[in-house]
Amino acid sequence: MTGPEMAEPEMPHMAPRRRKNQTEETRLKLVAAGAAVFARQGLAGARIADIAKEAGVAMGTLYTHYPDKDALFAEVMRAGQAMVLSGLAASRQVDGGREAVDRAAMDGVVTFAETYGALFRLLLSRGATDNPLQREVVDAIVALRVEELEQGLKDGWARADLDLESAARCEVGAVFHLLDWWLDDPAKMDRDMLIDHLSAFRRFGVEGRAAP
Amino acid sequence: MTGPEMAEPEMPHMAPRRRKNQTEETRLKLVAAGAAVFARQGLAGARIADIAKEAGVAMGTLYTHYPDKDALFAEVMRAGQAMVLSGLAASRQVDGGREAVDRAAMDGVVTFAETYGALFRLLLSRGATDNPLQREVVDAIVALRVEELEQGLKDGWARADLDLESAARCEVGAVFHLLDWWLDDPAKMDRDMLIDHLSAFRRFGVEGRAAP
Amino acid sequence: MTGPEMAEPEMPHMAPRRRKNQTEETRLKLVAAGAAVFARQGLAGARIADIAKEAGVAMGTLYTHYPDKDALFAEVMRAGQAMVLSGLAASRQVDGGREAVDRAAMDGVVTFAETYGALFRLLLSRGATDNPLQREVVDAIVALRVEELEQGLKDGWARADLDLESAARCEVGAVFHLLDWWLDDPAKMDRDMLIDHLSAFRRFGVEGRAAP
Amino acid sequence: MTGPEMAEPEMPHMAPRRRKNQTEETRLKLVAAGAAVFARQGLAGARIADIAKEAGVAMGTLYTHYPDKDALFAEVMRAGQAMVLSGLAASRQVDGGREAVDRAAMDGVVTFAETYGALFRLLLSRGATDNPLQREVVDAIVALRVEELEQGLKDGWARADLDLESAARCEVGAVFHLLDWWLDDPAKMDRDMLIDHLSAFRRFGVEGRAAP
DNA sequence: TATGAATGAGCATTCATTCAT
DNA sequence: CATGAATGAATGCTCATTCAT
Repeated sequence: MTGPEMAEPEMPHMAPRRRKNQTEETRLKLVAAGAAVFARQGLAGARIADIAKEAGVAMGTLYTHYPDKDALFAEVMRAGQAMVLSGLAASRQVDGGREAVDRAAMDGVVTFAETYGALFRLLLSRGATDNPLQREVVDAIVALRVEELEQGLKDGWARADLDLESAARCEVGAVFHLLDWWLDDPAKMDRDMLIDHLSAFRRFGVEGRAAP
Repeated sequence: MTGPEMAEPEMPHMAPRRRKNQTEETRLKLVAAGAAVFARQGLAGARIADIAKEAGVAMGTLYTHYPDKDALFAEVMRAGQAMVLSGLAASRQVDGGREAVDRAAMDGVVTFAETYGALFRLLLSRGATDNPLQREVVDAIVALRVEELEQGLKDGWARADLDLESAARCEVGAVFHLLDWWLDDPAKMDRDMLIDHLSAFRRFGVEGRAAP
Repeated sequence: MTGPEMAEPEMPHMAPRRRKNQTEETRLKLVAAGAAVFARQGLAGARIADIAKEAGVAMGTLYTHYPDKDALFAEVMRAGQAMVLSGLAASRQVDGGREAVDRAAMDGVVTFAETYGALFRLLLSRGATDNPLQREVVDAIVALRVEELEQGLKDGWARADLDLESAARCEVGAVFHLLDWWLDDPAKMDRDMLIDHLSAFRRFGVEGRAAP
Repeated sequence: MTGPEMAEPEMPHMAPRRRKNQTEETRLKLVAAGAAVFARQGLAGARIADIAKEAGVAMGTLYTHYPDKDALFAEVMRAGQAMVLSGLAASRQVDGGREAVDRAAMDGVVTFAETYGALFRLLLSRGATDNPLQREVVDAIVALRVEELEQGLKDGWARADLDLESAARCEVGAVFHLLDWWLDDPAKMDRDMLIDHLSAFRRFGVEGRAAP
């Protein structure tokens, strides 16, 4: 009863590999692998064999968890959207003035892009081959920013002539495009400087302008 | 004007009148169809059969003009890039102050997007699944804008603290993203208002700011 | 009755009461499920997953009882053949004249078809995709009938010009086909009338015919 | 104008292999191969690779003519049904009394079975794995025979107590089953004798019986 | 024994490319 | 040049079987 075999379940850091946990682990591996491969090759270009190999499982395993390629893609998008949105939501809780909050948001976005580069591109790319799921993610982020700008109008820091949706879309496009470029070779610009540029461009685009 | 290449249409015996023009016409149809289908489905997702059907020719015809799918894609991108860049170059020749020139540029971009919606998205999308050819187009446009901003630094209308490449990329991203959204349903915003927003966002992002 | 195989259920220490019965129960469920699914989809078309679900057990369970799909199929056929043949043998024991015995045989066949519709079709179908095991069942039934017809020749009720095997095969085909059709919708004909038709057709096909 | 290359289209026995004819030829090869393989393995058991190899074409060719395996199966059944029914219809035109007509019908069925053994089994098998298309064929044949029996009632050669549909189904079942068995090894019975048995069994089953 | 996730060979289907007409 | 049926390698997906729990 007090043998070592009882100790294991008590160790929280040891991941007592129960049936359910293993299943969940496999799903996670598949989603991670899917994010990587879909980001690299797109939905049409991604090969199931590549995803399975990347996940370290057999091809058939994918189909124990998702009915088809599209379903895995949807799951990847869903999971990515949740991560991005919760990250943005968290940045709002930062202490400090508006500027600090804004910088925290940019910092969070950059961190996300650094951590999940491929997923970041997958989630936020628009244009060719776009997919309803990609629209949804961008729309959600835009909606979040529109809310902030509405507050900016009330608080007086946003330019009164702003069309909120247009402004939010421009911001999102600008931030994504710069990050997309930066991700090609992060050495080309210091991380802090990147955040500075993003914040500056964002601020100048929407904030009120003192009369000359 | 009287060179040998003019002789052919004159030949009465078989009436292959304008063999060359017919060929050119077929190529144009293929490029247009390719732009539409590549824009809709991406390079990997586009089907030769769809392109041929869209062009109104047989599948085999594509191969009498291009060696393979990638070659047609390259041709589509090359043609699109040429159109975009020449359009931007033309807008620089507009008479009037900097503001008029800027507005003309935006007008030209909007016109291009309206005319070649699918091609526009294909050319300017970046992110997931993008292709070296897509990067090249964006890079060329960015380079053009960097030149203008350099002039702006000399002329004093550009903010001195600007990182030119970053600023240009943010601009391009903002403009593309807003247009991409607008193209989904152009009825959602008046064309002139769209150009106003684009111009304003662009100006505020890079122009000098009076001290408060 | 008091042999060692009775001892097991008496063991109190772990209460594996009726281990053997549980096992047998699982096998029965598998055979019943197999009959249903094989009859519906054929050997090639039947899915192990479907059989397991129909039996209410996990897929792996099937493999603790049978080495593979073919073995379960064989078991289904073997069990079905035993049931059919013992039923026919029993009908011979019925009291009464030849007509009563024949009617009892038809009644038994109809009862079997009603009770095990799917299994009935599985056992007696021939033609496309049939399997040596299916031939075997039909052959066994035919052999039984040939014996009866031989007796009929001796007793004088069978037509002398009959080729026994041909006649038996015709009978089996006729009975199976009519029942197969009836099983689609038993409401289309009264059960007794069905037996009347079967018996009449059988009798007229083989019995002696008075000279006109 | 009068060169040998003009002669070819004139030769009706030479099958001037025009584009359309080749296409039709390929379809015929596919249907024939499909009949053989489906008959051997069933719908579920048939492998596209086997059908293609049997037809002498590449696997992809099948899909230029039929959307999928089921469609080819349907075409095979449709073509087979047409052949069987037209054969039966033709046998009705035979000169001579009812007996001659009946014998001609049986002869036609045996010929069909000999010629298209596999297709015959595919078309007429019922029971396990049956398919709506198989039902349809059998139903059509039964309907044809019911018509004849109705005539028999009017003309007085059919027993008045007959249930026409039941009788027709019994006949069809008997004939098919005997032929199915005979096809396993046609050497086991002389062809004429087979037709005799079939005709006799058929006649005794339905014809009026003189009072003893 | 029972379970059901994992496996991977096997199969149906797709689609870029070829080529006889 | 244009055509579109034919090709067959590549790919998505299935499913009988295994095995760790």
